[in-house]
Amino acid sequence: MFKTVTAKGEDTRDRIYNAALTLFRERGFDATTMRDVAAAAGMSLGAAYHYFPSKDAIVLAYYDRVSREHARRVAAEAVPQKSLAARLGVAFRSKLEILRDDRPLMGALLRFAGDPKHPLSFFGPATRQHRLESMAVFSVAVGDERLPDDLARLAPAALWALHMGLLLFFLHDSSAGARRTAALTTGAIDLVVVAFKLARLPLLRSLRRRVVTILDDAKLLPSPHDIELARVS
Amino acid sequence: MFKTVTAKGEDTRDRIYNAALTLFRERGFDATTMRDVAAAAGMSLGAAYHYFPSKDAIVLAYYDRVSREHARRVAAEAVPQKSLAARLGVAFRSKLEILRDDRPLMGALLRFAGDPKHPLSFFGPATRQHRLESMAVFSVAVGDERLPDDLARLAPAALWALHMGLLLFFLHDSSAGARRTAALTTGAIDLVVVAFKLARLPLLRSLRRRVVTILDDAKLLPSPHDIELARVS
DNA sequence: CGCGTAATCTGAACGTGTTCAAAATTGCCT
DNA sequence: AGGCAATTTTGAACACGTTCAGATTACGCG
Repeated sequence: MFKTVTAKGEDTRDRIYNAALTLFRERGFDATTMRDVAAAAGMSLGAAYHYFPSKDAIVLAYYDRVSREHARRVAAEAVPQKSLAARLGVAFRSKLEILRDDRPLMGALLRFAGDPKHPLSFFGPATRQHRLESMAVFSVAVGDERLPDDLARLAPAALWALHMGLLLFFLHDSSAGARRTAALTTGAIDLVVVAFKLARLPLLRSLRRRVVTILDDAKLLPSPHDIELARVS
Repeated sequence: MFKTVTAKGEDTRDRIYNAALTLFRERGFDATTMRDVAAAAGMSLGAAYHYFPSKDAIVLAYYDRVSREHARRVAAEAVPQKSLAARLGVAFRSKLEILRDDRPLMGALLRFAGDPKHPLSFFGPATRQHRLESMAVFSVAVGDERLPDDLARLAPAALWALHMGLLLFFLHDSSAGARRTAALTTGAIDLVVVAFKLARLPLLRSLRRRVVTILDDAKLLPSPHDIELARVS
């Protein structure tokens, strides 16, 4: 993504990243200055900026790793599960586990959510690929459930949105061990399974189609092709 | 809220607020410095900080006015409407109209959404009263629809959440005249009306109860008492 | 009117994220 | 090995949000 070409450069980049993550976890994101990071990585301030264009870009690099780890765990642990509930359980819970000790860091990323132009906005065009990849992960978790076309179309985006909501809740969850997030997750999975069952009823076909049409017009639904592409890369 | 006691102080506070809002709209929030604001208000930098503890606090003051205006319009225009759809239409659309030209400003407020401790976080404890008041507005919009208890309990929080989602979409909507937001809003209202109808079915009573229990355990639902209190103030 | 207290206002200073011109280093080609 | 270009690294500088000690002004009271 950035101009680290040599092996040495790659190594330096890692040193900065690791120093930064350690400090972020120890003191928090805001209390850690780029000068601290550079010093901990044993280099000057300017050098750090050669590898990361901004302080936030380090958090983005972190989130990239989180996403890859999430995809890996879902592929390894969710796919073998027989029931939809179990697969969704892995999909949601593994993400929470990965992020368990880094909630404040995630919160820092949310800063740009309100600025469509910002390259780090969770919802902006610049992060479209990230979103598609995340949706593709949930599509994997849905697996080969027999679903009506429209519902299959809806599922990845809906589960992605639900997972964003759960993350937001997790960020603000002050209960011991994030007990409340765990409970909410379990409840949400149950409801999703029920909702999928209900939505399958032919009686609700026209409603399903309306939902899909509305979300499609809003460009909130990726095409199956987009999801397919995001699955490999 | 802050220590403006004299009439003169109140006046100065307004001058700062107006200068700030004008500049925010002209140049954007980030491109406007507090030095600009102070200069435009005809005073020193430090004086501005006497009235607003931070740059963001000015945006919060703006959002306070937005909320009051929203409550006013819903009381005046939604309450007389005969149908639920019409009342919800006023509730959603008036908010969007009020914010029409200030989307970037709203985006700036979203910055703190990820930090539970921040006094300006949309979801933190510090803004609980704001949330309750906003939910109370939606409760007014629901009006005296005959709803099962659990559904009535759910409605304000659910509509508030939906409205937050619509705002987020609005922020990122680049279509001409925010056409897509308007369409999504119409679609969402239709779906809410249908959902309310369906949810009323006795067949779905146990599902309703499960939803309420889950959200209650997560402390996501305000008590009717909370809503009642927030309605007056 | 004069005094004292509280409110208002000033301007310099601090720490921060970020930029940049230039220096040092590295790796490659002959 | 030598030189050259790209990469890496430096450190100073900038602009910004915020803080604060103190100056100035307004206000109520004897």
